[in-house]
Amino acid sequence: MNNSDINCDLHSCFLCKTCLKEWIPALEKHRKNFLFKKGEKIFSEGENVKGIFFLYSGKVKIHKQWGSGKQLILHFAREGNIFGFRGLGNENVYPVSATALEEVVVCFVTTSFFESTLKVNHELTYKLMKFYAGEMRDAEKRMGSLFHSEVKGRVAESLLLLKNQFGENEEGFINISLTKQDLASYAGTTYETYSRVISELEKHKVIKQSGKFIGILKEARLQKLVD
Amino acid sequence: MNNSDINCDLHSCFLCKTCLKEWIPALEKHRKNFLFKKGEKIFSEGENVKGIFFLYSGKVKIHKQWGSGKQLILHFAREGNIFGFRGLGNENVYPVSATALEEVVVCFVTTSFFESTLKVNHELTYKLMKFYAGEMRDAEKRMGSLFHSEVKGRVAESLLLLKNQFGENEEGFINISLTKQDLASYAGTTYETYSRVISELEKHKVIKQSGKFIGILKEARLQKLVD
DNA sequence: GCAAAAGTATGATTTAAATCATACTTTTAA
DNA sequence: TTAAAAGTATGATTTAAATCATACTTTTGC
Repeated sequence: MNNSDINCDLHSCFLCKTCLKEWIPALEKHRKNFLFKKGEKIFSEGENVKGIFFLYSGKVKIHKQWGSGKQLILHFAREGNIFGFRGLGNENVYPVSATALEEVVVCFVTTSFFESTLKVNHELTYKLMKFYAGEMRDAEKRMGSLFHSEVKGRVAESLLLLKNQFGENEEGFINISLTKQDLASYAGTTYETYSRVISELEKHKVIKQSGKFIGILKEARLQKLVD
Repeated sequence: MNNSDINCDLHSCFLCKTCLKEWIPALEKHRKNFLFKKGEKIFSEGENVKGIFFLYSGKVKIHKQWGSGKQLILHFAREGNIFGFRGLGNENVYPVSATALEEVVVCFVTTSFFESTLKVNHELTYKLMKFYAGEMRDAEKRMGSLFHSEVKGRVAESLLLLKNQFGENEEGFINISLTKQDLASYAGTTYETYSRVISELEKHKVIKQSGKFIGILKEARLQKLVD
């Protein structure tokens, strides 16, 4: 991992925001900042868990992959988000991979330091537990869609999720630039099928596209497709 | 909910085992025991969260359902297991349903009492956080199977999971009796398809069936189908 | 104890979406 | 800057599994 020249400001991520003020100097001492280039793997499925990451800048995808090219994107992380937290618990290998979608700066603490942090920061442990509860809910909701919805509905759902997580700019485009391949993996389908669905949606003016950016024109129509 | 004549012994579930000894009298005062008959709903998707459940005896399925008959079983709970924990977090409705598979006795505490319990039992909060981490891992693993594996592999996986959770008796049958419908819902398929796959597996002596019980004859073969 | 309901097996048919195929465009890095 | 690689659109074909259909068996509750 490449060290980053930029160091995190110690008050913008989940960890810094939630832990005791008195613990910040300990964080300052133990946290390391790393830089990853676009497309670089931050960690991979099956790899030994080294620690927990917090995203200081940029965007990251959390995904599972199979064989040649098939992947399922579970999540995206943006500034301030914790990731690598699936590596906590009892197994000591990551169940997922994390890949930088653009140049990113991450803040990293080892598992053992994070465990110490939890021991003295009960509020953090509590918040983390609540956080997991929410993540589980989301994961199982998506599991439901994957099982029960058809592709059109899943594509619609994925667009709404993206808008929700990244917001949109003045022109009404969602603030994230993804390849169709990644968008397809997020919706749980192939890029061919995704491509067909998205051009259908564009034709009916439900969404608009400009370069790699997507804007939602008729949110209610998308929402209807989800149900 | 029907009160149960049987009261839990205060030392067999996740909660009683993990909390401070000093807290047990509080539990004794606040926990309520309820009885549910086979097929009865303990809670349903969309219902307001009342509290957390611990299974004292019997078996329960945790599932999502759609419209008429389609359902996906996410989990089973057995004696000692916590359930309803997906209702913690910030939303206040259950994202899943829980149904008794046989006559069950449950131990129930309200959300507010459980929150108080967490406040004073840091070890419990920590263990619960770890527990969630494991559950998330499992959920996302199953999500992967649902997306990537074909039915045969998912059926194989579900049988291995059941053996793992419920163990097998002297004759080599898994200690749980489920309808084919439920087994299919656990594997994420229809009962027709499940029925075809399972009779194929029986024909090739990979599994054996006796009434509603299933035994695994060639575990390695099943494992191979999973990968 | 028996009728109705629920569950099961198996075959035939349909269908949504994956895969295969091709031509084209954009991005990347030497 | 330019060739190779990666990404994209669209059409044709295949396929796994859902759905439909029917006959049969087991379970349930009056």
